[in-house]
Amino acid sequence: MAIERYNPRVAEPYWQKVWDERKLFEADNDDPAPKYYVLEMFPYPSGRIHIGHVRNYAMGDVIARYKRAHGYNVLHPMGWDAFGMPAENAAIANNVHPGEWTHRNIEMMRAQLKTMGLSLDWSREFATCDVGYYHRQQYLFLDFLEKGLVYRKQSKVNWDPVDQTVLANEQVIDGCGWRSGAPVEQRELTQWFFKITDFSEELLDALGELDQWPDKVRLMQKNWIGRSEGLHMHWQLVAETAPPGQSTLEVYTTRPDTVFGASFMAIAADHPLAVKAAGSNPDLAAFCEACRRMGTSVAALETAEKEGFDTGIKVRHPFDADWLLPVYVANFVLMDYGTGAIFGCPSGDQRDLDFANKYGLPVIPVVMPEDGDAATFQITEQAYTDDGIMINSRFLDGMKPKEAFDTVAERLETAQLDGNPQAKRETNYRLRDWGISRQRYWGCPIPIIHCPNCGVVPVPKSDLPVELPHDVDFEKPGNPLDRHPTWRNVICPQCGAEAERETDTMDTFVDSSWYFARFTAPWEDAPTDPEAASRWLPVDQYIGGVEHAILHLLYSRFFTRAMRIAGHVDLKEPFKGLFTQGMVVHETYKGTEGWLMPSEVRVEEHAGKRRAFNVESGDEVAIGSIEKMSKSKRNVVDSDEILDSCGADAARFFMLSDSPPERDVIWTEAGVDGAHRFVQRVWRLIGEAAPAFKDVEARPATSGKAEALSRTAHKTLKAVGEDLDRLSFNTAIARMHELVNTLQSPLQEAAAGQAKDEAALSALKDAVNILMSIMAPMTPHLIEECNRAMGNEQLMAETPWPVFDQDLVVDDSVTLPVQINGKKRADLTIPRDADQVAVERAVLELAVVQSALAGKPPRRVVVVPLRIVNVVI
RNA sequence: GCGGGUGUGGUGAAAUUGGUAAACACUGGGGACUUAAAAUCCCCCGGCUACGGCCUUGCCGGUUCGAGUCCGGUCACCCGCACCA
Repeated sequence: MAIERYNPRVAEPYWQKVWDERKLFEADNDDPAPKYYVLEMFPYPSGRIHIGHVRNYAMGDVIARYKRAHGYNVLHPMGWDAFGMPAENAAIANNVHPGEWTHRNIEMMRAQLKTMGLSLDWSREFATCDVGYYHRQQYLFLDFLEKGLVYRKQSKVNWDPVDQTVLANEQVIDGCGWRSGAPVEQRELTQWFFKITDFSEELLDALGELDQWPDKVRLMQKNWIGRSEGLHMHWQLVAETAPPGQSTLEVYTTRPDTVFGASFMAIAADHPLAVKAAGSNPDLAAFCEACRRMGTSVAALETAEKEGFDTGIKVRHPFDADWLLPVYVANFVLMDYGTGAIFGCPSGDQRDLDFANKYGLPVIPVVMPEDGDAATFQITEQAYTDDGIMINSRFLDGMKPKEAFDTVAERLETAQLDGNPQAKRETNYRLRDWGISRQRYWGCPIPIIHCPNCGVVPVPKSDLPVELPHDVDFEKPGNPLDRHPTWRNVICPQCGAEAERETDTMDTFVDSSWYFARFTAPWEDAPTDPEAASRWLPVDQYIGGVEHAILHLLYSRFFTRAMRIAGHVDLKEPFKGLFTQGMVVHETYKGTEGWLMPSEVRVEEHAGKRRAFNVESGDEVAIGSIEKMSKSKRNVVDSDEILDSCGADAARFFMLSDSPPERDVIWTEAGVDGAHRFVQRVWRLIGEAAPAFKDVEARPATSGKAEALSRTAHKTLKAVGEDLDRLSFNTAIARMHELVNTLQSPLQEAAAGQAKDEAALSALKDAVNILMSIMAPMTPHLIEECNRAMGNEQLMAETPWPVFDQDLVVDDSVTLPVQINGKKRADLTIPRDADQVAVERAVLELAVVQSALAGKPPRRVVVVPLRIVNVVI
């Protein structure tokens, strides 16, 4: 009997409404069931949901539905990372208020997300630009300030000339702004900072416990935090050569073992000693100025020659008062790492060697390979940086560098210079404090007042929120808050004097550093309900792009620790499991007029050759490389188009099939069509056979056919469970295809009324129910429809995950491949419980084995139980 | 430069601890049904073959009864960091 095609346009909205009305996906904070928090990184409301979002949210939804079917109390919320620059750019371009633009986009994207049928708890939705949210963020800022985790200082900052704002170090990629792509400039500004460096060691150490994070991400964070063990040394300045009042030069080094290879000192252009020396030396002053101007762009760094300027100042070697070394100002020494000064050991560092060769400084080899000859070992063009043995280093000679390191450290720690130890061991980190001030309007205002009498005054909590004014203009570049006529004028809460508000807003990465905690009780007056937060957190499975490996994921780890100190949560690590999914990529098409969108192109394939044509003009267009979807290459696929033609289930199914989730997936029309056909096929098979199951009751699988069906179904059930547990969606889908292939002809027979075997029919019904259960997380609408056709009362979304039957997943007999000298020659089917001796005997009786042996005994027979047999001749 | 990853059919890929390489799917080809098309269903699809087999997981070598998987070397591509002392 033919049935109507499955129509997602009717079925999908219908089931979404049913789920919605029953509030199935709203999490209850008081539910005693074990909790499971699954979260996808919340989207920036840029305007449209694209197919990359579909993949991201489909994965999270499968996990959420799968865990819900296992009886977990699942929290799966959604919100909007809604502050940020694009809203201001849109405001400038279209003369629309950033808030209005943002809210319009949210409306649109929420509607799109809802058509995907995601099992989200919409009752907890918020946007970070809601006053209700940033109010509590200001509250957190004040708490952090009180706990000494926020401070203000003047510093050199990364200035993005296009976005006209400051960027954190993490937001400078290859010397350019992460959003604008413009080369970053250096400026001196007074900025607010979060003291993330207080946690350097802890953030690094705790990475070891994040065993459900990708190694790659942990490694990236480790490198970013950049711990190094070294020695902080004081070198004595030769008094006659030094500026007045300066007696020592402090240096940080990770290679104190090479101290006898030192041939010069180098200091940053901003180093106090350089500044002093430049005061009486115009040429030096000019050199320092040139260093500062050089900038930090990649191009500048790569082409810039290592240059130095001899200050004329000399230092004494710590182990030889008669050994004097020159002090240079060098353009490659950074003021903000270590002490802004180094000692140069040319033989052990390529950069120092290049510098020494350029300025004719001595090169003394101090480490040589263990099989080297100290008398002849020389360094000329290539520094030696490997492990080895110390030479030319007096009391260190013959030691390994590690031992020499400790020896030098011990000697200098006990030696005195001007009454202080001459050196101390020090651990340094590359991580800098997080500068959060942004000179933008569309962000969370920093709740601070600048009073002429009292200085920096925090806004009292009772005066929060500091709301953004609505009446702003974007006519001129820069921060509209800065030139607002009234907003910034305020009375000092301490002395009542006329004062001014801080007009900087917070970096939007602050917004996303605690939203996951707010979701646990978004109605609370305080930033969190600490009890609820501690119950739900950590997020059990967090899903998002690897591009946040450092920025967002490091900030959130810091924030959670800071919130703990302020009493808002009781844990340190926010994300227990992290999964970084791959991107959705697509071919690019370029016609004579420029890039074309996939929807504007028709691709034809003949005899293995693919050609693309402009749909409108019919002209052939060039097929370009497969790339990340971007507006510039126009290779974006909008979710609406796909959802409209194939439905949410097919789109979700395709996004999860084929490619493993951590890898990039190529979006193809053919791929979605395939998924769509599969959806239709499942509907047709189940829908047409359903009436045949009407009065079929559960009964034992007495026939061979029944048992075979049950075995296949239960094996699949087990395998899919294991696949989903490790987020291997693509292999889970392969198992589903296999099961459908197996069930196809029995279902067709049942539909045709030809199935006479009652036991087999019962087993088939059971198999269909299993199939529906395992497919439900991926294609929930389709399965609800099938489930109804099967006459099941309970919604599939409320049906528990079936338990596989242990007896059905283990066969009584096994088929082993039989190898002769490692090449497969036969199969042997034997009882599962046959012992090794029996297996060996059966193998040796096989005709192929007999003829290969030709009467001689085998050299060896390797029997791997339940796997393989190898006969070695 | 430093650190990490990946390389398997025409394509996406599978092979969870060393144990039948290519499951599952896409594309393509052939057939059935149809007046025809769509849809659907069936078959074929790594290479060579004297039809016995032989070769095949970037390349070269090693360990092993047995290597896509482990080890050494090498090439290519991708990602992250990068004047960090």
